[in-house]
Amino acid sequence: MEEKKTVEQPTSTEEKIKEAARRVFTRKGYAATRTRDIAEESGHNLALLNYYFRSKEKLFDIIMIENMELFIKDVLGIINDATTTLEQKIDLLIAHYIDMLLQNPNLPIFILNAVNTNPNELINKVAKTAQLEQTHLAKQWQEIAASRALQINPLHIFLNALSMTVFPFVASPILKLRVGVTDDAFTELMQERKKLIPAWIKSMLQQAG
Amino acid sequence: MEEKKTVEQPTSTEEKIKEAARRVFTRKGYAATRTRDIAEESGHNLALLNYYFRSKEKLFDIIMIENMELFIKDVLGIINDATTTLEQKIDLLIAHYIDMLLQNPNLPIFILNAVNTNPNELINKVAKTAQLEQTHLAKQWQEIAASRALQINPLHIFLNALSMTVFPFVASPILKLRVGVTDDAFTELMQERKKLIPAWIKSMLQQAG
DNA sequence: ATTTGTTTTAATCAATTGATTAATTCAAAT
DNA sequence: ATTTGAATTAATCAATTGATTAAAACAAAT
Repeated sequence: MEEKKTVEQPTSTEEKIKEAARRVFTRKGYAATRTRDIAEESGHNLALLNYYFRSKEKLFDIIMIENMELFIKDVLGIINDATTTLEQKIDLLIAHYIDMLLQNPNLPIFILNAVNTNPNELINKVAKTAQLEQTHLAKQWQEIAASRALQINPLHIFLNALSMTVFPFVASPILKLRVGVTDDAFTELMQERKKLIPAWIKSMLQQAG
Repeated sequence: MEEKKTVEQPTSTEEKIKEAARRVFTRKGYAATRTRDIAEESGHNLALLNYYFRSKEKLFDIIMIENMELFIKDVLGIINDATTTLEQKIDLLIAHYIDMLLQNPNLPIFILNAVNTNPNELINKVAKTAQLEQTHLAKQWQEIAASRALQINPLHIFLNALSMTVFPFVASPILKLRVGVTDDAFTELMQERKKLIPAWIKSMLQQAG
């Protein structure tokens, strides 16, 4: 009904609830999260959640959109930089994502989960997430696809980069509990992959040409 | 209290409920699934779910374990075959998983989700899932790791194979809704990957040697 | 036909959960 | 000091949800 014209202090109650919601939602997903979990995690009364965000769903939407934005933040700068080569962009993108995901390790499972259960409605909400088609990276990509008459669908290479970078984070509980990889070993592994994945990807581009 | 000694017809009510549960649980996960959803999907009364399976959680455990077994079924035969080379095993494993996942496309998100939210309890339940350490594949793997003094942790290669095979299935909603890949195109893409992924993996083994 | 044990149903329960309400505290403006 | 509006709390609501119960339908054996 009425709009809140709250002045946003950096650590306002509203902000604290939102951050609590981000932690709980990102860890447990929408359905498994109780509004009371969020209230408790935030250290505030349950009613404040509805006071500031109207409903669980509206709060979730905010978190989801912000999480999505986390995924493309800083990336547009890299892929639209006209001064870097395609190979440099690959290096930068992989390194950026590994660093970002090491700090937000359950972001991937959150997003994949949301995308797999909400499909349509969700994608519409985040439709604004920039057109990747006309970026500098896309142009360079098409150039290389044209110059070396690629034997394979370039989507394969893109998929491989995404897979090798992101999948380890969603599979990490398996690595940690079944394969005996410690937290530190996992971080070390991912640091190594910052150099390895670009090398593998470039090698695939060679082979495919 | 008392044990049910039901004679299992192939399409018994119990079986129908279990299959309905498998569909709903695998599609929506544990928390988002209502027992009434399962009852409705199965075409039976809600009370029958508790009659046959005692509780939602027990039913879920059954589905989860069976889904886990789907993941290693047929695979033990491949990795313990003393007559095939390591490279042949790679070919067979990738092809098998792609075929299996094409028929159970939301198995990966189900398992990853379960593993990411239940971590400990779950792994214990499925602890019996065979020791991968002393298989024929593992021996061949160690041999190659020893012969070519590998520059990198062999876990990287394993992770890459898993990533490139499984990740596309959890990312498929993104491919379909954002990248414009149709269902048929996705299947075609995965069919191509049956040949491509083994080639990439072998190339990585070369480079690393 | 009757009995016996299993399967199925309709109705209901108790607990949980998202949300609201009414009252209270607090802070700033007057 | 009083007023005003925002922030916060405790209590409560209504709907949902997992589970149970008691009765009914069914099938097989006697």
